[in-house]
Parts: sequence; structure tokens; C-alpha cells
Amino acid sequence: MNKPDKMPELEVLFELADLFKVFGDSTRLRIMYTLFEDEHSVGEIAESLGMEQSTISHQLRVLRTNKLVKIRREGKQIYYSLDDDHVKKIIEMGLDHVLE
Amino acid sequence: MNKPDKMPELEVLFELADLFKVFGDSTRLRIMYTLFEDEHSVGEIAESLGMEQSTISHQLRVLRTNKLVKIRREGKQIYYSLDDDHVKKIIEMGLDHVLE
DNA sequence: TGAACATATGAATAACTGTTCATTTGTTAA
DNA sequence: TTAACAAATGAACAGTTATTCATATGTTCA
Repeated sequence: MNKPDKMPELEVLFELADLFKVFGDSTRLRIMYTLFEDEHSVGEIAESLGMEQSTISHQLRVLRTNKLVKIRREGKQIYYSLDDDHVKKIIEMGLDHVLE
Repeated sequence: MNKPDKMPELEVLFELADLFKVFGDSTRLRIMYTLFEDEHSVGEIAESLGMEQSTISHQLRVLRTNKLVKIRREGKQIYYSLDDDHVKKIIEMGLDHVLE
């Protein structure tokens, strides 16, 4: 008794593809997982993942552009946190598939 | 009262990223949408999307490798259909985000 | 068998992407 | 102000990817 799933406009499909591209990188996935529990500064994330500050900063910008994380400034640091309820759901749905 | 979302092994994260990469292309999204309703042959998909047969075939292979579509042979044609319940759910979850 | 058709494959190319390095911007506290 | 620190940015590079063209494989039917 499902509604037919009509194909969205090409424009929307491009946006959708762009969104999934964001999830299609292990570094960004790791960052998102890191933020599942709590907000973290750029430096904290970089250290906890053992990666360059610059790399993390670049990827956080991608996440922010796609409205998946938001920031809170506190002194010199900038704290990032998840900005969307769908993030967890999308990742968990993907995980379901990967884990059979 | 959620369980803590522990970060999966790196190995699993790579697989997860690879899965999302598959969703991160508008041609593959269009193919999957086409298969939402019903199975279709390669030629049908190519024609309905107005793309090269070769392009569709290449992308169907990607979808198949990732266990997202399955095939059924009938004479000269090969009919593709969705092979996973998660496909719709993942796409719809992404659409929710894209459409605000 | 051979012709006609459907699909798959391989090589080539152009475009895109993640990381690094070097530098800049922005903030705090002396 | 300045020094010290945190984060952002830009250019460059290596690696990846989607598409096309040409061709091969596989199937049916006469």
C-alpha cells in the first residue's frame, strides 16, 4: 500500500547524489562518528583520529556546507557538532546493509 | 536511552564509505529509481534515461557488485531489479535531508 | 551455421576529490 | 602592541571515477 516512488527532478537528484558523496568518504564518516557522542574542536578531532589539522578542517567544511554539522565558537577553539537527525539514521541504515 | 554509537572498525568504515559512494552518483540514483517500480532490462533503462547502453551497463555492474541489484535472464535480455530493502530507505532518508 | 540483437568489457580521457604543505586569518592574554 | 595558539584557506599533486567508443561475448531464431 506504498505510494509510488516517483523519480524526483534531475536537480533534486543531483543534490541527493551530492549528499551521499559526503557520506562516501571514510574520513568524514569517522568525523561524524566522533561527533555522535559530543561536540569537539577541530584539534580534538584531528588528534583523536591521528590526522592533520588541515585535513580535518577541510572535511569539516564539506560537512558544514552540506548542513551536517554546525559550529559553536568558544575562545580560540571552534566546536563542531552534528546538525541533523538524519545523519545517524543514514549511517545506521548503511551499516545495516554492509553488515549483511 | 540510546546505546552509545561506537565507531566501527576502520575496515567496516571503508566498506560503509564505499556503499555511500555508490549512492553518490545521479546516474546510479536514476537507475535505482527506475527499478523502484519494477524490473527492467538494460536497454529499457538506457532508453528511458536517454543514456548510452554502455554507460548503464557499467553502472549496473557497480550496483550489482555492491549487492544493490540482482539479475534475471530471459532470452537475450537481462532484467535487473532491486536486491535490498535498504535501498529505498537509504534514498528516502537522504531525500528527507535534501528537501529540508 | 550465420545473422541479428542484447549486454558486457576494455581502453582512453576528462573531470573530480582527498591530502599535504605553506600560509593566512582570527582569537586570547600578557 | 605582540606572542602564542587554533582554525581556515589555497595551490599542488596523486589517485579515482563516469562516460564514450569500439569491440567482444552470449543468446535466439531462421
